[in-house]
Amino acid sequence: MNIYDIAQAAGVSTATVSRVLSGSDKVSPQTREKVQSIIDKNGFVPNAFAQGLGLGSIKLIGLLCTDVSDAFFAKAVSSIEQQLRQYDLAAVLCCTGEELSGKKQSLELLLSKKVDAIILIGSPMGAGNENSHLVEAAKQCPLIGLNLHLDIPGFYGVLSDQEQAMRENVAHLQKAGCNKIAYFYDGDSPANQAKLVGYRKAAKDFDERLLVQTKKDLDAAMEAADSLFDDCPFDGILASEDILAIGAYKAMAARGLSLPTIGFNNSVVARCATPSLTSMENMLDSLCTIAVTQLVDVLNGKNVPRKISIACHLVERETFRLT
Amino acid sequence: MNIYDIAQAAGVSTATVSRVLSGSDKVSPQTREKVQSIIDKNGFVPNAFAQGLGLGSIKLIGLLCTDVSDAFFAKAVSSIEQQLRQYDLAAVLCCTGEELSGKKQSLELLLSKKVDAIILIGSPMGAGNENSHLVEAAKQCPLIGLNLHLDIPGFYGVLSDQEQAMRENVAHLQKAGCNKIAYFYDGDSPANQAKLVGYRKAAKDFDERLLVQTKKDLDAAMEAADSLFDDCPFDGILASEDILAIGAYKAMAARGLSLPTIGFNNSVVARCATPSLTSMENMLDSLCTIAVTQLVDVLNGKNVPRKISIACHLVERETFRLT
DNA sequence: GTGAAAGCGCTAACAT
DNA sequence: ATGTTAGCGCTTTCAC
Repeated sequence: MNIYDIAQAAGVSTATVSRVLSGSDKVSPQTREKVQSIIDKNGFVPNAFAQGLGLGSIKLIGLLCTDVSDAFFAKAVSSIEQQLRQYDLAAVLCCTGEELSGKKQSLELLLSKKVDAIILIGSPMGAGNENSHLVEAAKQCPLIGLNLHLDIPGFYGVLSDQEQAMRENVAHLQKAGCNKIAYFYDGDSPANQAKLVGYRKAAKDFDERLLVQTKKDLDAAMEAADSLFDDCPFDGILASEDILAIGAYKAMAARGLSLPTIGFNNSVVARCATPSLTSMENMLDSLCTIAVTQLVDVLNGKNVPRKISIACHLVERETFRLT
Repeated sequence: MNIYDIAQAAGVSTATVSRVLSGSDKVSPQTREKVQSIIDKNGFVPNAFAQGLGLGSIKLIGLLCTDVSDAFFAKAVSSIEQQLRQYDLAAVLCCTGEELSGKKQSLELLLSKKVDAIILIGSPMGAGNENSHLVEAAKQCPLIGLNLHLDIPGFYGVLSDQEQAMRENVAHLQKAGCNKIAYFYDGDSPANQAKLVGYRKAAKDFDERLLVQTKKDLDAAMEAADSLFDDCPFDGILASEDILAIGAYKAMAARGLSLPTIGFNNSVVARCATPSLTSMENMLDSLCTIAVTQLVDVLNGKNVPRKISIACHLVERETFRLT
């Protein structure tokens, strides 16, 4: 069943069928109705490949993230996919892993499928110095960074202001009397670097041992907190990720301590933890909405800002109260 | 840059370039090398649309789930996507929501993109009686159900045996002396129905009030547990989902009670909870691996079983120990 | 082993 | 308002 069959059955040319399909107004109502009825009756759906071949677009957007099983990225993917649908765009998802080779391979895959644009979800997608593959990709289609910005032509970043957020976290804990605030983080992605800068700027004088890097894993965080405390006791807990904060808190709770603790991302686990975790809301939903809007605007050739930054805010729960 | 350019630069015909591209053995080593070098030098990637037009396939697999921001589905998507990559297949993801209209729309979208097959992730994708859209879809491409099976031609199901798993949960709690086991569940998807059947079969005589349906949400579970306990006190907790078990446990903990509790799915939150939650492992990874294997076999025209079922097993943590 | 050419299904410029 | 037709880029028979 193709456009020729429909044309023949309706006694018109393929051009007319194509016009009906695309909703062109240069078709008489009678003709339109007749053609449409035949299309409907046969359940005809135009072949996307053929359309793509001619138009150079198949209305597919690539989504790249290191790992969708991570709650933060999963929420982002979910939100973005929903937004895209409103513009009649579908999402091709690739989970790249942390390795550069995986990232390159996924990028190739998306490019070979001729996606109309690619959204890089999460700062880890831009980690490392070797970004030449992104420079090349950006020449072929627009790149949108979610919580990531790179200074590359064709790259558009939408981020939450994590440096500022972490400065606030430190200030909050300090106001509560903490002056030895442990900070647990899980990697050196651009976002984590920004958070670290925030900590450093706000904490001013502090023992470097208070900064500890660990795997993004509950047990790892518990162990890290435990050994840190032996080495260099602390009186407050911050983290780049909720799960690290929970781990550290748990380790201290096991020692009978209940330290002021603030997580980051305000993910589901923050509410599940006992006591529930105060956490910095990263405004993921807004980020996603704006990212898709940007994308659509770029695709439509509008002139859009290269970088958009939005503010986070604290969600108070049991592990720390402002007042 | 297309196949003609390459052919011209290499002084051969497009047919030869095509053969090199597809790794045909009917090309002399010298010619192959020459063509390949030009392909590499120019970073030429064949146009997927044109390939698709001719071959009728663009090596795209549709992934359908109600919501990737759900941890269970997110893990599944992540795992499947990774598996698919090994077969050089890409994943188009659509989150449908719970509504039938959303499911139909997403299905249409995938079909219009000419995906080679569709994986329905999670039992909710088959909820409800109206499955005519799936019957139609199955005529166009193979449908694989993950934790879902429907008796439709062209449908292949891969599931964990949740009825049996829930029977075991009940038996465990009974052995620990519980005889009024509350069961919290969050909907009537086929999977939840199977679990409920498992509970009923194993619990035999029990107060119907012990079965309570609630939203898949921590607070909702807490409230549900609280009011149930007032109405009909219980001495053990089971649930269709970890988060419900955690909510119920929390509510009881607030009353100073520490009831034997077993969750379901063995998700991240089970470990984050305090005390950590004993939970039934749903074998998601195996499910995904097998599903993709099935898919590839079907695509290759092999004769595969219509339904595969695998056993779950308990992961013991603090809220309940077997011995 | 290699080339010529038809064909995959659709769109859009051009003609009527 | 409608029809004709030339591509879009690749694969694949069929000759040689």
